[in-house]
Amino acid sequence: MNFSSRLLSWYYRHGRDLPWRASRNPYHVWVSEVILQQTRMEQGLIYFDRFVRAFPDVHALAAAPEDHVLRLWQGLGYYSRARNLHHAARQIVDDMNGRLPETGKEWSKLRGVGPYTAGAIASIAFNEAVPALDGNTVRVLARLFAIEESMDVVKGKTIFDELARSLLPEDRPGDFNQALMDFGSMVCRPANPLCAECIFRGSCKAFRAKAVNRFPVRKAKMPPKDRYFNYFFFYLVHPGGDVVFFVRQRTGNDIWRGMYELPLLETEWEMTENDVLAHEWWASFAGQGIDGVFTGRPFSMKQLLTHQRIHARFFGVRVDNKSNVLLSKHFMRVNKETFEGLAKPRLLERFFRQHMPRYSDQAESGTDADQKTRSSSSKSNRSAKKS
DNA sequence: AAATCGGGGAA
DNA sequence: TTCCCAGATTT
Repeated sequence: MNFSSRLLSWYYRHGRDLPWRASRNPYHVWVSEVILQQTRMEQGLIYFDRFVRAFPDVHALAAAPEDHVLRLWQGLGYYSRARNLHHAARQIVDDMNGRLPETGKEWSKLRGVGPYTAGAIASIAFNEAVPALDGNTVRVLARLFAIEESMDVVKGKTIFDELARSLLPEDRPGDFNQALMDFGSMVCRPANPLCAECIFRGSCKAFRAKAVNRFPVRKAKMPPKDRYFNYFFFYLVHPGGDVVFFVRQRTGNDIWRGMYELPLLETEWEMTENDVLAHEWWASFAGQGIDGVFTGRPFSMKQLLTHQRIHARFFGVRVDNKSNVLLSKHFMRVNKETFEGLAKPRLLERFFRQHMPRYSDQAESGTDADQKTRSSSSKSNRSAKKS
């Protein structure tokens, strides 16, 4: 029995039952593949479900505002995937008469669709005999054939691509590709692979050499960079007790593009209150309805990304009703409910979940503008009003 | 070819 | 902590 037959029989016994596998709906396959880029099945599944419910087809997706798409992507990371997916949907509707491509080559022309995703969609949804090389399949092949080259270099890509093509069956390439992925995920795992019960135990070169953990060969990663984000919670308490504050959408070639956050001062090192008061950035606000009095001490939070360590500090600043300086700097005034509906990075989501009650407390506890630290008594009536 | 883009779960 | 996940795009 050849390789693909053995793999497929394993797949039909042990493969996972996933939402887009039954129908092979090309739109569903597309969305699932993009969501699952660099993302674990368990994490992506819920997002896939919500996404296709909100946008059942390419027309619905194309018609949606980008903010809505990003909001659904919130927490998943690599947000350019959401923007690219949305952009591609508009390409399809505007330039391709709303018809999804049917070949890998055509799919590759769309934003956010690279070699892997094009191969996966073409093989799974259209039975095209092309490889879909992801982290799982590369690991399986690297071990079975003891491939010493890395996928990070052109030579390695060529080797894996040709190897995958040589193993690919003409009749059910989609099942084959998914089988390889499931096998890599469930048996030929990155750590502690189940070699003892592996159906390829007898022919696996890495296993025979007792060197399974040497494969796949990978390039060394870049060490993360430290960044210091000073966020300012400029808030206003209305007579009724409602709190409004100022936010802004991120732009430029940086993390979290298109998502919303608080006014930000990025510095080269961690800032104290006095550092902030002495900073030129602060000078553009002072005396214009902003008195420079912080509400309590700043909160510190850390957010770890693959290539960056974000050291964030949140400074609360209560402002009065006449402060238009913030609006003039293109900050947006929102209340809690409005902000909830905007896409925001996990860091900001955490801040609001953990520390927003502090300012609500202050609003409820009266109009004492001099209050600089939270009194212990305000803690007791916190939950009296909200939710 | 190298750098970037998130966040989470497992070891 | 470190690794790596159904990778793609930009530099």
